[in-house]
Amino acid sequence: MIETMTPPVVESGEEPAAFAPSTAYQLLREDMLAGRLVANERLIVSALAARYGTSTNPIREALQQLRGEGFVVIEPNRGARVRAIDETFVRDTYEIEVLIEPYLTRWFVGLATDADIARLEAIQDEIEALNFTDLTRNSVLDTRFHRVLYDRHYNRHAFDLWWKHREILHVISRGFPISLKRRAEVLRDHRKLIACLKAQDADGAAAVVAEHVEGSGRHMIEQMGAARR
Amino acid sequence: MIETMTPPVVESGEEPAAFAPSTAYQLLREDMLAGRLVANERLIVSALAARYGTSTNPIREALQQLRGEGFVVIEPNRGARVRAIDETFVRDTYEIEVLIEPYLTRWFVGLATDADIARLEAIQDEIEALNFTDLTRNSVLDTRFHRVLYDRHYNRHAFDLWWKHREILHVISRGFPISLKRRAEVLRDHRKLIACLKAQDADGAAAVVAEHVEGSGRHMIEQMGAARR
DNA sequence: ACGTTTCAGATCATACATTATCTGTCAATT
DNA sequence: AATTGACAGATAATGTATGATCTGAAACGT
Repeated sequence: MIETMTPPVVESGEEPAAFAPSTAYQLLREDMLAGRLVANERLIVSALAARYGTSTNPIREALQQLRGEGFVVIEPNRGARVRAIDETFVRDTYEIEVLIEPYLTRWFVGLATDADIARLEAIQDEIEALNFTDLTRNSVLDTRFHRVLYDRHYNRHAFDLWWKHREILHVISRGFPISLKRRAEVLRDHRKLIACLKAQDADGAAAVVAEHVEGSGRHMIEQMGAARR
Repeated sequence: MIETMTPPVVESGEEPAAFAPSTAYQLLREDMLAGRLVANERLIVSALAARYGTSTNPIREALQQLRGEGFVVIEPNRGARVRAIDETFVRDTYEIEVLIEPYLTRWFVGLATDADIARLEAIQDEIEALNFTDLTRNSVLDTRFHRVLYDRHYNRHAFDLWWKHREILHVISRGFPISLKRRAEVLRDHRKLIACLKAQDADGAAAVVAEHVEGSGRHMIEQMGAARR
C-alpha cells in the first residue's frame, strides 16, 4: 500500500505497454497475476531461483514483500504458497470495496470536467459496442473507466488499496463467465453513474457505485459457488 | 493485511503479555512501533544485523516484508527508511478508518450480548475514573474498548486493516498531548455508542463511530500542525 | 497404530563480487 | 574568495555461492 507496491504505471491513456518486469518481485507478481502461478501452489525458493535465473536471496526477499502485501502466505518452516482465494476472501474484499469506491467517487464528482465526462462516455460507448465479445478487452476498458474516476484522488492510500484489490479480484474473475444479467447491470450502472456526474449528484454517484461494486461481488460469489459443483 | 501481519495476539482480556519477539521481523516492528526507530531513520542492514545479533539475511527479508506492509520505504540502491508519517498520511489513513470502523461497528450491533455491553461499560468506567492521568493506560483501555466491538467481526481482512492503521497511528499519537476538548469528546462518544448499542440502533452506532474517528483524526492533525511551529 | 528413518526444503550464517551512491578533496573557473 | 566540477575512496545495497542446521512430512518397518 501507499507507495510500496508498483504503482499503476499507466498515465492516462494506454495499457501497461508490455513493461518488461526485471526484478524477482515483479516477475513473481506478474506470474501470480497472470495465473501462471496458481492459488495454493507451493512456491519453492530453489525452483523459483532457477526459473528466474537468480540466486535464492532475491526470491526470498520478493516472497517476503509479497507476503507483506498479502499475495503470499508463508508458514514458518513450511514455505510459501500463493494465497488461496476463497469465497470468504472475495466477500470480505468486496465489502471493503463497497466502502472505498463510493468514497473515491464522491471526490471525483466535484472534480470532473466536461472532458472527463466525454472520456467516460467514449469508453462506455466502446464497452457497449464491444458487447462482451472480447472479455480481455472488456476488462481493460472497465479498468480504464474506473481509473478515470479514481486516478486523481488525493488519497493515494485509498487509491492503492483499491488498485491492489482490483488486481487480486481480477485474477479470480478471469476464471468465470459473466452472466447476461450481470452484463446488463454493468452497462446500466455505468450509464447511471455518468448521469449522476453530469448532474453533480455526489450522493447519487456514490450510491450507484456502491450498488455496482456490491453487484459485482455478488455475481462473482455466485459464479464461484456455481463452479464449485 | 489479511493474516500476513502478526495478528493481534490478545484473546479477549489482557494486553500483549510482554510477548518476547524473536524474529528479526518482530524485533524491527517492535522497535518502530515503540519509537526506538524514528520516522525517516535510515535502516542499515549491517547495523541492524549487529543490533539484533543475526546475519544480514533475515534483516533484508524483514525489511522487505515491512515494506510490503507499508512500514518501511525502500529506494532502489539507497536503502530502507522508516516511513515518514506526515499530516497527509494521517489524514488519508483516518479517512479510510472513517469508512471501516462504522462498518465494523454495524455488525457488532446485531451481535452484542448483555455481557458485551457490561464489559464496554466496565472499560468505560475505568477510562473515566482514570481521567487521562495515565496516558499509556488510557491507550490500553481505549484499544480494549474498540476491540470488544471489532474482535469478532467476520471480515478479518477489514479487521486487520483497522488494526494496522491503529498501530501506525498510535505511534504518532504518542508524541502529542490530548486536548481537554478532545478528552470530553472521547468520553461522550463512547457513552453515546453504548447507548446506541443498548437501543440496537445500528445507524446511530455507525454515525457515532464515524464522528468519533473523524474527531480523532481532526484532533491529531491539529496537534501535528501546532507542533510544527 | 507407533516410533524411526529419510529426505526435501526452509532458515540462517558467512563470505565475496559487483554496483550505485555519497563524501571529501582539490584544482579550474568565475 | 566563492562556486563549480572532476575524481578517488568509503559506504552500503544488491546479488551470488556455499555450507550448516533444523523442521515437517512422508515412507518405512515394527
